[in-house]
Amino acid sequence: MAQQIKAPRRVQLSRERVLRAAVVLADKTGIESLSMRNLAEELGVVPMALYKHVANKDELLDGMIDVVVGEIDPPDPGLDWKTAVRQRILSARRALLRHPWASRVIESRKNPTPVVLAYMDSMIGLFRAGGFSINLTHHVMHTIGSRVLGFTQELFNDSASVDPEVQAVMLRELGPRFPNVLAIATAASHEGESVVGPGCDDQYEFEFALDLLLDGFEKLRASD
Amino acid sequence: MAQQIKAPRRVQLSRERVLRAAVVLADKTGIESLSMRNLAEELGVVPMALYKHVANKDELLDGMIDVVVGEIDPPDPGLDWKTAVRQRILSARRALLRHPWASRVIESRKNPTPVVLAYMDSMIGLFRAGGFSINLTHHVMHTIGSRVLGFTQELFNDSASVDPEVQAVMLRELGPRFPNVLAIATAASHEGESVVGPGCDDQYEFEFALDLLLDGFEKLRASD
DNA sequence: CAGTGTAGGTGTACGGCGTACACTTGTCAA
DNA sequence: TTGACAAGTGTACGCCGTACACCTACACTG
Repeated sequence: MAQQIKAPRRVQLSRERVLRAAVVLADKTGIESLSMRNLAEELGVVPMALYKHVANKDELLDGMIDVVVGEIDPPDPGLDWKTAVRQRILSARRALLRHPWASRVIESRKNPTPVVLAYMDSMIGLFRAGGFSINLTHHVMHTIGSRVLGFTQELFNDSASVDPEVQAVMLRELGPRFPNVLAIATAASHEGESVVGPGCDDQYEFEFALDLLLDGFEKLRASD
Repeated sequence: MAQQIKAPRRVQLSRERVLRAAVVLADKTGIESLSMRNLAEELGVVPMALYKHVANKDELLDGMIDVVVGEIDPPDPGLDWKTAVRQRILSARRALLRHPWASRVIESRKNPTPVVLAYMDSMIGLFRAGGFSINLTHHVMHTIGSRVLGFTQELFNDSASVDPEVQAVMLRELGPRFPNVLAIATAASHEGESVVGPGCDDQYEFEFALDLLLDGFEKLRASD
């Protein structure tokens, strides 16, 4: 006989549904007033039911970020690097404007989710394909900083403070999936050539970006 | 007889002391775990005692921001605009690095405190003194965005959504103290000439900054 | 078809949070 | 001496995240 596909009691809860509801609720009432209890009520379910689908609130927030980042359009393959980057960033901006809580939440996370990493990876890829060297790409990613998403520096935040063994594992595991991120991470160190090195020199990156801006300003002023 | 100056029970609490202790505690244990109860304990006092010195936790956070912004060095009057801006921003960066929670907190506030406004005002003043037009200064402030402090756009956030009467009062009251902010706020509108106008065109500002960066990148690539 | 393992939803409870509100206490002016 | 006022206290309330034990309905096995 035809296998009876489940006709669930109401609507099945699922990680998917929980995350989407959370995003909608945060859009509507603000991230500060998003609580597990609120969200559960919105879904017609008891608070603890959510914990069958997300480990805890932090993981819920990570999942919400992934939903938002997932709304960013993929790069259009036919374009030159400049228009491709431009389109992508403007698309990211639109996503972040639709979900005003998102950039703050992204910044507050201490580790980027794989989805975010994938986004960074593809963004790096656009520059590389446009003929940017690894090092210049690295600087440029720092410079573009908060425009590329909510967050700024510290993709590998303070690599010195992270267990190097964990780091090694991360690299081994992530390397194949995010080759561009890996390339930058391993080439980043401005001295020495250790795996992630001493991390990149944030002060250098900051000043690089700052001076780029100041020089740009100066030229604008001259022609104003 | 000599007037006996108070020999307080322990050490008098004061807004000053509360704020400083809060900053130290946030530096030590992170902003997430800073609670009124923690802070009170740190000060050897019962939680409710704090409320004689700050209205609520939000005001506490505002006060903490002011402490941090107060650590930014004042501009050196002898300098040309470029070095002056550069020094000031690097000083701001040092302050924010000392208090890693600060930029996130600043971003989360919905209204800038007077101290923050004063900082912005003086930063704007540096550009104006360097010969930048009002409009260019405005663009440039947006561009420099998150580098100037943690926060980005929306100094006057979404002026459309704010009671215009409140806005008018704000302007009248703030104008004398922050003339540069006022100048930008009133000149900002890209169309029309209402008081704050429809706010500035954030999309325009975003693209202005983005294109400045992209053009800069292109030149760098050519000479790499 | 009985039996059972399991995934998904429930209910209760705990400790922590911000803070309202009524109170005591310490200080000083009149 | 009094009594006003600012500073600190104590209690209590309604939120929060979530640990843990429980139930229940279904899928699968024998």
